[in-house]
Amino acid sequence: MPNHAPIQFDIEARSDSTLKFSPQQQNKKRKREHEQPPPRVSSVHQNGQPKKNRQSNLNSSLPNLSGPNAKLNVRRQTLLPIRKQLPIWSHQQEIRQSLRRTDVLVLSGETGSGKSTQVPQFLLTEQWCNGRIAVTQPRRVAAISLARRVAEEMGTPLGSSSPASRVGYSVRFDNSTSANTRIKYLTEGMLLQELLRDPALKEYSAVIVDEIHERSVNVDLILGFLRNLLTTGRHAREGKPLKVVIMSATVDTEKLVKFFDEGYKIPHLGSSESPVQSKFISTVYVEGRQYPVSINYLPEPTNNIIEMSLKTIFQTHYKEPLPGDILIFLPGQEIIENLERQINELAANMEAEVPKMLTLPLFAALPQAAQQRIFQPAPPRTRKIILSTNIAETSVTVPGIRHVVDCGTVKMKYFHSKLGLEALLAKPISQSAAIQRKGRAGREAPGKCYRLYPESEYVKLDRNTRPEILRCDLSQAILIMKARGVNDVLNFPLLDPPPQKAMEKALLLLLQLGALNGEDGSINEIGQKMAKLPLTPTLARVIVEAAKPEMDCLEDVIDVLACLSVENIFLNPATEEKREAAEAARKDLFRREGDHITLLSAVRAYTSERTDRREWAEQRWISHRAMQNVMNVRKQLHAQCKQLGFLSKDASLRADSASFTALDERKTDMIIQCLTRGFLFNTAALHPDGSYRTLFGKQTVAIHPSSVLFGRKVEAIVFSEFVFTTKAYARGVSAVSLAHIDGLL
DNA sequence: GAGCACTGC
Repeated sequence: MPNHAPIQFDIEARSDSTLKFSPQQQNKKRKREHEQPPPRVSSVHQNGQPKKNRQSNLNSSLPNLSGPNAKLNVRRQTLLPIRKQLPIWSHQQEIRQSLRRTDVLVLSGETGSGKSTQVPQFLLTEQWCNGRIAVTQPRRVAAISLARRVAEEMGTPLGSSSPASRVGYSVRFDNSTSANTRIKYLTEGMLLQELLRDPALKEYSAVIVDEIHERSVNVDLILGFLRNLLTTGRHAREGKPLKVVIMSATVDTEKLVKFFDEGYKIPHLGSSESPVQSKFISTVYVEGRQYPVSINYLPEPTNNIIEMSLKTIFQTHYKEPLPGDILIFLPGQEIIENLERQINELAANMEAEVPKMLTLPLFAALPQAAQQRIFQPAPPRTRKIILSTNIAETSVTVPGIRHVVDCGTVKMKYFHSKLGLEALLAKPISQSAAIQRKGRAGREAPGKCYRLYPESEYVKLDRNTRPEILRCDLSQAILIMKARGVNDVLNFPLLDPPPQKAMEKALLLLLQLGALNGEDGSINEIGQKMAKLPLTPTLARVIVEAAKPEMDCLEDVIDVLACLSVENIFLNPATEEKREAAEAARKDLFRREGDHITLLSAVRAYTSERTDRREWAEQRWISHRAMQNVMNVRKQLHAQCKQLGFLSKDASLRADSASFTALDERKTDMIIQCLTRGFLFNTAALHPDGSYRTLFGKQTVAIHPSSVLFGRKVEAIVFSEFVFTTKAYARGVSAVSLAHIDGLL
């Protein structure tokens, strides 16, 4: 293994000063970062041996395996000693006994503790556990891979592959469970869907809510529903016990205990006891398995993140031995591509004896194949430099990382409920995000983290990232509650209740969409149907409108909405030259009616392409992955519209080869009419001065330069997105007549 | 004449 002595590196005479980070003392660090015990480095736990009866208990829960299943059994036996070494294993009795005593357990388990795979298996053999165990995950990949792992550990086939399977998963577009499934990994959204069918979750004996610190809107709603089910809604369970486990890496235990405790104490009598000692909720802490990571701060704040990143990367590369890749967290695609270019220029001039650098960008919009490159080991004498957005913070685990560079910012969507306008802004990260980023360096060996900001800035950061429910449009959350029997949404239990104004704004939108009864705000039949669709209320309302017999355009509307509910299908070429080429290739798809009809013609052209769809997409700078998503959503919406009675039972997805028919004016008119019904608040009229102003609110909006209507003057517009960047822009724009908008009022 | 972090049903 080569060991490189530190070499003074002069970055193109930008500055001859070597970067100086101030190292920090370990004990001080722990206090600042509210990490309780020191990270455990040892991987063997001496006292974690299971007791005899526990072991036999586990065995008796498994089917008698022989013949073709012998292989599964062998695998199970191989995995068992590995499981026993997990930090969580020595807490097995504590966890089991907690749930015999109380219905709720708050379990904080650090990264690598094994909680996501082991806890469900511990509960399976408890006496109260006759039904299934649900384990929720924020992401699809996590749900699927955890199910696969646990099936192996239990020596059972996975999901729907065999009726003997006892472990399965359920995510959108992919349900793999059998009648005998006992442990079911599912996304948070899927559990909410199940609540629609079965509000008391009667098939489950336990619900384990994992990764709760990510605080998606969905997980916040699930916590509220579970609290109600354990307390005021208990009778609906018909005597069946329900156990709830809340799990997370960095969890605010006290806040969660208080949240559930309040549910049990309604009417609240004012408790004098500390909420952490609730008689209704138990808590368990499990240490993780993480190597120590040292933290280095800049002595002064910087206003040049790119230059600081370059210096840190090259200094680390010259100083630190291989192996040990570098992961840099940056806010967005643009800065990633910029920094990538500069690293490559500098790396080309490195001395021959210095190891090579391999720069790899990583962000969600990157094609799948390019994303996969980060998992390949670096060639000999080469260090991987991964430039990533916060996708690497939670969603993707990059192997081989020993050095993390954290620029300290992230782009986040903010919703201004007063204007109904959203903005994507680069903001400082929270302390918990900084800790999470740092932890990425300590997965395989002790690591180092370089924060490109001073410690004085770190201590000023918010402790936790603001939960999504405080930052987003609440109309979908409220529709989810109402459709599951919660009429008094202002009193629904939420960990962080949004301001009442934001709730009222969302209720108003739902009323305007016609989803609620005007007198008492209860959900009506239209609202119930909207809630069944995997779309925002606005988009769902467009479907309902298109389902009216006189409209006769539902299938076309489905194609448009499928595009609006996935990422942008049109890619942005990086250079002017390529942009012109892309525009020329797409010209036959553009429609003067606007962006929505343009999307429809793109879907039609794509589905009628019979030879090579990928090539068709690439030639036009259209994202093939996005189009595949469009096809999935389209299929799902089609099936759901049949279930809702919007399409006849025998309607089939339009025959792909015959689908490219001319769009006549009457048809496009109908489609835009349906869109306008859903997006009534997103309409603007042309003023004599040439600007557009919204009909409700009189907000000035400009047509976004990416729109096919950019630079055109039409009487009025309807738009599906309203964003604030350099100014207020309407994106996804169609031309509409004022007379038509008046007709809807 | 702009520029899009990340999930999920």
